[in-house]
Amino acid sequence: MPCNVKAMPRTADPDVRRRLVERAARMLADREPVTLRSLVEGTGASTMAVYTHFGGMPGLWRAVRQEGFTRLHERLAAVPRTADPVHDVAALGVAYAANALDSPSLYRAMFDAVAELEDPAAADRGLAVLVAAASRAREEGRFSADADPAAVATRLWLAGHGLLSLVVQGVLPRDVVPEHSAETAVALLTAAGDDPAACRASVVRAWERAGTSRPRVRPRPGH
Amino acid sequence: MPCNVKAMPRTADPDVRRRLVERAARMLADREPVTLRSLVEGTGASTMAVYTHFGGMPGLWRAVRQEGFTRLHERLAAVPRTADPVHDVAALGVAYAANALDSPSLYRAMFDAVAELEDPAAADRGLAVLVAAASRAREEGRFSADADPAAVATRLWLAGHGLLSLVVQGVLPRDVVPEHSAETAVALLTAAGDDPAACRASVVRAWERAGTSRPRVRPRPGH
DNA sequence: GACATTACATGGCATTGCTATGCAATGCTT
DNA sequence: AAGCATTGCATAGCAATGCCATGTAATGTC
Repeated sequence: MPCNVKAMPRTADPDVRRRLVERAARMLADREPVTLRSLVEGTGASTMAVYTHFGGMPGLWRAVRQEGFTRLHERLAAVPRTADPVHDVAALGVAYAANALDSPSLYRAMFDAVAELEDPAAADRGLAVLVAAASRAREEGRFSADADPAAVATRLWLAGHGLLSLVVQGVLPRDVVPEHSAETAVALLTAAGDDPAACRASVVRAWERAGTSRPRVRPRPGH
Repeated sequence: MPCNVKAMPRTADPDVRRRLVERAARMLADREPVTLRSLVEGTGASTMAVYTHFGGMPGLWRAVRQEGFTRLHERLAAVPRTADPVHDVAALGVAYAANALDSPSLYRAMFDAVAELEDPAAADRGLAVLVAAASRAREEGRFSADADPAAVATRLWLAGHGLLSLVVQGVLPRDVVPEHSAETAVALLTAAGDDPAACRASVVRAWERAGTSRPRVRPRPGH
């Protein structure tokens, strides 16, 4: 058989895949139960569409988690770079928290089985943004020379995830996020070698800016 | 109706409640799917037992989470008190991690819907043990006077939970737990006012002791 | 000893995810 | 251009799940 290139019949997949994923994310945000039949109900598609595109509901959830990590990465990548690298590290934390609080159900779904992703590197890409900011902080002399930016970034992420996963579940109220995030960030970044006063100033500035400018409920443009 | 005291007929509930909860915890530990019928299969009981005792599967899960937090509290309360309060704080972290890693599925179940518990105070009791240790550290002069033991303890818990929830899901390997836990604890406790060198010594000692003495798989005595 | 109250066994129901089957639409081949 | 293979998907039905209506037996109270 000289050719195992497959033909591509039928409408060649318009974008029903993405529509289903986005509908699932929307239903998650609206706290509606995402079930196979309720998912395809409005779309005009049949339940089989889920199987041809995702192989089943676990595959759909994988795609939803993937979408969640993609949005997270976009949001982190959009954080502007300023002259203060420690501020930028904290600003990434602000963006991370905002992303989680804007769509809590999606955040829960993301980490419900985070070990299973279509592209496992997608989660790493988000962390890489934070690692890069931490590396810059060390290069610019804010950290001690023997500080490990990857380790510092990981610990910031771990602490932030612990906080947000509990807030998202309603165990802790949303308003504790800024203080706990800022204080933990100051502790970890100071431990990495930054000057305590300068570190606090940088971190507090990032969180203050967030509190004033970010709207309570953020509009969903084209999504 | 002068008397609304109810009669108590039938075998008066031997301990089928506890047996079901423990069987569910055991099935979780064995990674067997815990379903209504598979749960009651070996016990000789019928599916209705779950409804008379728990009102349904959500009620069973509530009871399982409750059991998880009870075991956690027992484990934390069993941590011996030494002359070094900062060491004791870290030792509580060691116990917390050991509890989670000994039964990862139970840990996942506990925080799967941690907002719904039979006795919501049970979770707080575990944290209270940590708060008490932190308070002692401040009383004995290891923290600065304006440090808030409850806030410090909460941040330690948040960071630990973030780390363990990801380890338990297989995102991070188990062997990163000691280092991340210890470093984060040192950062947070130093930020609370402890002397950096003394703090590191106390924390490292707690984690070293854990690594040498704790067996890989811990036997389950009477539980 | 009769009765009320409760624990539980039985069987069936709605919903869930899933899949076997059939049909129609598309691109490749000749 | 006609035939054909390949694929997307609609239909219908299956196994399993949680749940509940009903009936029954056991217990404490009067």
